[in-house]
Amino acid sequence: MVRDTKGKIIASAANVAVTRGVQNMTMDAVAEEAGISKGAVFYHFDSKHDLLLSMVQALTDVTDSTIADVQSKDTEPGSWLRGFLKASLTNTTEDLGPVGRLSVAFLTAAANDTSLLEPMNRRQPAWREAINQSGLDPVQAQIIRLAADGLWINDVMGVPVLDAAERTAVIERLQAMTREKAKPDQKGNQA
Amino acid sequence: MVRDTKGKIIASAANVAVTRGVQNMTMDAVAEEAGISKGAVFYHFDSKHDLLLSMVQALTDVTDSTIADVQSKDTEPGSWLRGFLKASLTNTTEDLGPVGRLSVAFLTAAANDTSLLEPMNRRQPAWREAINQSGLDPVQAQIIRLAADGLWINDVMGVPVLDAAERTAVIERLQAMTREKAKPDQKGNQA
DNA sequence: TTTACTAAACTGACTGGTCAGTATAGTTTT
DNA sequence: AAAACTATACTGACCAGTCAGTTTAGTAAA
Repeated sequence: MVRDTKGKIIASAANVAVTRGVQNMTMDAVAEEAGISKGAVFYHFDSKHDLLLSMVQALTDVTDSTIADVQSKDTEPGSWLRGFLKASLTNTTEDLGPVGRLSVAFLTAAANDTSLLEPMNRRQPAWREAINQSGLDPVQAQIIRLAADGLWINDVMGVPVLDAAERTAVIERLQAMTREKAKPDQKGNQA
Repeated sequence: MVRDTKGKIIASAANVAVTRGVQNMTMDAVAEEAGISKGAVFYHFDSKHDLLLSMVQALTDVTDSTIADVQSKDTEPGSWLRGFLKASLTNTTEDLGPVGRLSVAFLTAAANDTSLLEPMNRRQPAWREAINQSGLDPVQAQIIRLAADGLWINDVMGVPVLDAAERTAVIERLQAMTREKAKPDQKGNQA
């Protein structure tokens, strides 16, 4: 691939989804945004379904590589979760970064057809494993991950769940929680 | 309203979204599902946009009334969050209940047009207030809510984040967390 | 007489997908 | 070195199908 047109199309599609709204993410709009013809888009992707699938794949790839990046410099317990937090929260509500743009595409995919989430679903067993092996109490670790998901989805949808101060406090607390070692028995319900 | 046709249409629309897929939630399909004519659907709703808006409104109404129901029998600190947890988690992954169906519609709305989330966005300040006044440490309270959101969205999308045992453990832990009073200083980062 | 519909035909705009043909760069043949 | 050929990348016009929304004419009940 001399000129990475495929990558450009994916980025353009994500961009259209954010700027013009997901309902306007037509193949024509994607082509226009990428500065190529519609035919060229179909040259690279068999169908819109195929494009959407690639976008979801791109999101999981970005997430995985962010985590790997963090873990290459942080081998303490909980590093996987710190990577996951970083990947989920790189986007502020306005002015979404590349990950945020892809996230919107992810939502699109989910809404249009759940089967498009295959690339994401395929990563779940590995992620669950990573979370359970993170060195933290597994239940607490899952909760951290779910809270990150919750914050992320609300961001992507533009639902104002938290104000700026609350947001900062929540993120700091989640980060602090990734540094709490497993406590053998806190409330009497440890298996 | 002698025969609650409006309600029936909303329920039917949610049903179509779940059973036939969101992309097939056409006005014709909704009418057919409700067992009425397309004209009747347009008699009650000015447009599809209007119907979607009503579906999101219905979801927030169901959530609010579930919370109110729980709080009428539970006045301990954290009762709001226990109500919210109940509202979010009434649905198992398969076999969605009414709330789960509406949730899918919510996703649809979000994906098609963020402005459709207005009814949901309007409730956020009140929910934030309720969380902050819940009697728990506010940051922890927000995290519980976000984790519930995270579990909910993954359920709705059908992403297998947790296996059955993990799921049970996480829900129990979240419920336990709603009973933990605010600890003045646990880790040294309380304002 | 107003409210709440049914039934069915129709329109107008949009959108995913197709396809014949063109451009470019590199490779083999003569 | 020129000619012939190949693979890849892309253009741009076109189309068949879909769907929200409209219209019309009529029915049933309170």
